[in-house]
Amino acid sequence: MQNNHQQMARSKQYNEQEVIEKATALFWEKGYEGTSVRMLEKEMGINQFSIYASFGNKRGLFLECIQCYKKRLKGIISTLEASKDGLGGIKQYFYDFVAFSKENGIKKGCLVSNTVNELGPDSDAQLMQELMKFSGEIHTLFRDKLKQDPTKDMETIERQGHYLLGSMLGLSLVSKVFTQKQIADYIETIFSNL
Amino acid sequence: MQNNHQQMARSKQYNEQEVIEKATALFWEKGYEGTSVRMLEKEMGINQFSIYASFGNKRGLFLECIQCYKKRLKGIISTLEASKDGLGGIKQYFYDFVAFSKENGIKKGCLVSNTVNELGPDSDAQLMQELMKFSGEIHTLFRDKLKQDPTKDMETIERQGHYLLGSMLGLSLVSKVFTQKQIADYIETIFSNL
DNA sequence: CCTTTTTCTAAGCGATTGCTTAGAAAAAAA
DNA sequence: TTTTTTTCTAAGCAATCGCTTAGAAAAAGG
Repeated sequence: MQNNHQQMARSKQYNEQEVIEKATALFWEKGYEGTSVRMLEKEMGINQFSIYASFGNKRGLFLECIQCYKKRLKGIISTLEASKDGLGGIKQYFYDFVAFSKENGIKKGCLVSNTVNELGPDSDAQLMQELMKFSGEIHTLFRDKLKQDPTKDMETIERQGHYLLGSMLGLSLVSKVFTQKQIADYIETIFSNL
Repeated sequence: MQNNHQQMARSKQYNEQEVIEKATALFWEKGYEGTSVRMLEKEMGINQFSIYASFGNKRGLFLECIQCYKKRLKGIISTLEASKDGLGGIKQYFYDFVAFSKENGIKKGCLVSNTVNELGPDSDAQLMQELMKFSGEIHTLFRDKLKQDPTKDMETIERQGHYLLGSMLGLSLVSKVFTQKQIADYIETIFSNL
């Protein structure tokens, strides 16, 4: 969706990255099906024509929003990547995510797991593949951090990796419906075991 | 939606409980918004008129389906209620739920947590209250089982209760997207040190 | 300036949404 | 059987869905 044409006449009155960020916030809060193109118009501040000209269709826009979501998550992911604290780093990531997923008092959970849960694993293949790629990256990251503990054997890392990824999926829902104290209980106990 | 009238003319050609069960299966698989009244017609085998005559509207039918879902879950809940094995009983409940949530190879998760995740906690108040009542009952059940262990103090029961309820929410998603081995890793680690 | 090329506004497309209704069909009561 | 009352079929309601399009507006190149 770039402007590689020889000649450019009228220029766009909006910045694509900016409108993607606004769309991301809306999808994140309302879900994929729960967000209509009319709602996107208003939130992004541009006409339907411009949406379709820039992103092809609703699905195309959403795929861009997934990328945007990844970028916004990059901050706390980088913190985890840089951590040398093993499980302590992952625990901090859990707490960081809770703060990240809350905006103006609205608890939005994780856009990726929200979408997997909404559309189900047997829907749109390309879209689901993109979402699975993302959770795969988180999984790998968790396993790398577990490996920082030399006392853990390969089998333990495998098992605890699945446990942590599953707990992270749970955190998406938990962060939406639990109180702060309940969330803390949930996270603290997750890591009290390992 | 009962027949309390003085005089009854033509009798219904369908059994309400039977069509509710068929509707439950559809809502469970497709989600609330993802299930249209046209789809319900075909699955339930009755006309739209009959749906609205018996249940008022789509939401009314869905509320009945929540009750139906509870009844179907009653089997494994009773097993847990009867258990004197404390945490062992809860762990068995987790495994029972995974089997319960899978039908004809379709992994459907938990209808209640699916709906909470889909509609969000700030939507339809009455509906959400019904769903929260359900998870409250599960929460109470978990705490009762934790109390079977006399070595656990009140604070521990509170904390582990939130942990187990959160882990159960996670299991709903995990059961949809993980392999059997990954699910086992997830469940086993949850209970490895409590 | 004028021409070209693109973006914009606004209307409208067919399909689907939840829901309603008129009238035929059927079964219980008289 | 006839009347009464309800359930059924099937059509249709306004609203919304994702998406398209005709034509006006605007900006760059000549």
